[in-house]
Amino acid sequence: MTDRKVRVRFAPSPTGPLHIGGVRTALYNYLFARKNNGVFILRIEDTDQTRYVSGAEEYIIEALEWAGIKIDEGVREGGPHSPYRQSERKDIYRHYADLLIEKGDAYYAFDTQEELEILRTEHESRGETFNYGCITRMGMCNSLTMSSEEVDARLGSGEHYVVRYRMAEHEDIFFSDIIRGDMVVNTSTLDDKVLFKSDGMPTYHLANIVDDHLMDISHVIRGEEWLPSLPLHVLLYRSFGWISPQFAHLPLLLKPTGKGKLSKRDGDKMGFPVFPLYWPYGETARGYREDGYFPEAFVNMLALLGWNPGTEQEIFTMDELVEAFTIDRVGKSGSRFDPEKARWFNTQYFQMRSTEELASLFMPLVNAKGFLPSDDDLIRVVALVRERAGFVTDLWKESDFFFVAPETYDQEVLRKRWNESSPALIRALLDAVKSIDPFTAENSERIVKDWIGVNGHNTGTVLNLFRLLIVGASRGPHLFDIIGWIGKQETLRRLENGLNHLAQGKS
RNA sequence: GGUCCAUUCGUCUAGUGGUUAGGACGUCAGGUUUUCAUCCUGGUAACAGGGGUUCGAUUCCCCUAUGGACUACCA
Repeated sequence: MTDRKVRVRFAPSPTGPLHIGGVRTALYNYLFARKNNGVFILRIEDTDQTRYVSGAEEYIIEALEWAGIKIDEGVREGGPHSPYRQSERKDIYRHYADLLIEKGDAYYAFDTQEELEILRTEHESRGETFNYGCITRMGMCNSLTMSSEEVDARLGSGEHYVVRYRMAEHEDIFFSDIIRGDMVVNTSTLDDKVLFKSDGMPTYHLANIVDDHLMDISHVIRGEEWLPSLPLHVLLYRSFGWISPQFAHLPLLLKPTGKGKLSKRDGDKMGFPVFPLYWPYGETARGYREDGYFPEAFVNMLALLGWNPGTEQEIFTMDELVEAFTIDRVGKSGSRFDPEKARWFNTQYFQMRSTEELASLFMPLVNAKGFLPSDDDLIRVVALVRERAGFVTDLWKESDFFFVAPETYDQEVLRKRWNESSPALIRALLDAVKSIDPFTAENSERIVKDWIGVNGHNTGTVLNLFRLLIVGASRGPHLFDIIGWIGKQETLRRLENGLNHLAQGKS
């Protein structure tokens, strides 16, 4: 590694919502930049006009912002290399394509897409693959096979053309990747990739190399799907006479079960989000943010998927990730995404939050249910149930009985605890409860337990039935904390309702 | 099909030419909680297979298998 200033970029294509693999790529770039006092750039690669999806760019920016990934230079932030949207840099690429043509490393090709399609299907029917490259290029319609007059005439007439890279013929290309080490590929297996399209836009390969060079990118950290085109990119740097950045190809994220890489549809099929945020357009998809994940947990989970610090630490703040992150500790093989572990990460962060904060996050959900507790009252509820939840969105199902009296009663508990003598027991309990004053959790516990002792009742029977009538099931925090919160009146009301309901049901 | 990449418990992974192959998630069992959950303790479970190299390979090399990516005027 040289002492070159670290500058990295995340360069998504705005063709839809970013999925978590993309967020992880952005995260690793960001961590690497921060760790090395470098710069993190967001560049929008919108050279494919046909796949452009409006809203996608905004989504990408919002997703990174939510995750806490801060952009130093980009479409909104600006920077010394503006613009950062490739469609606005269109004029730049033309010049570099021309440069390559002058050098003889690229050429014009006039073959139409239809002609190429026919060739490809022909070859396929013979079980072969058509390769526009050193073996076939002299049989095609391009500036290598026609006179310069004819080329000029075609160009002058406005005929559509593309610019192709003229791949070296039989040469071993040596290159290396920070994660995978040294590799070698022979150019005879490579083809003459299109660099410049007939619509006047560059392809990824050209635009990417030109921009990375112009923007002085020091390290290219991207998904493994780009590994096969790395030799081309290395060659392109060589043709231009530029110093190439260092490369790191990240392993892919795989489906939780079955085969293949994680795809945008897996979330819906398997019941977990594959997107950071909700995507409202077209085929809607849910996001981690809307599912109630804390961004810190989301980032922590993603960071550990394919990277590890070499220690047993698993919970990291962003600052700690920055401190610990090195590319050489990124793994080589693909990681299966595990929704269970993602939930576990969120639970860790949930449990670290203060009760006050959890209550304030929970308040809107309670209000939406039609209840308007005071801040203090809700804090008391959250304090009692927080340890059994991992998400703010779990809190309601753990605490609904504070707000809503039961309408049904758990059959299993009934079967076990309810018998002929139960109605009389509950009536007696009602009287005991009526006498409680003040009606605090501590005082009611003391009085009820005294009453049980004095009357020789079975503690388990009384308390379980009591809970059943208050909660409706065998769940929830300490019973006396619950009745202390709902108050004497509500407690008596639930006991009476339950008694009426069950006494009738039994008779 | 071709090219390239990968392969340690079910999953994420640590690790080493000689280790009881470690941790986490999940799971199972016990304890705590007169409920449920939490929590605590413990258990289960892995070096893909075959050849080498070596006194010794999970570790180094080769082959096979399996998985993955790429193979567009998409990125």
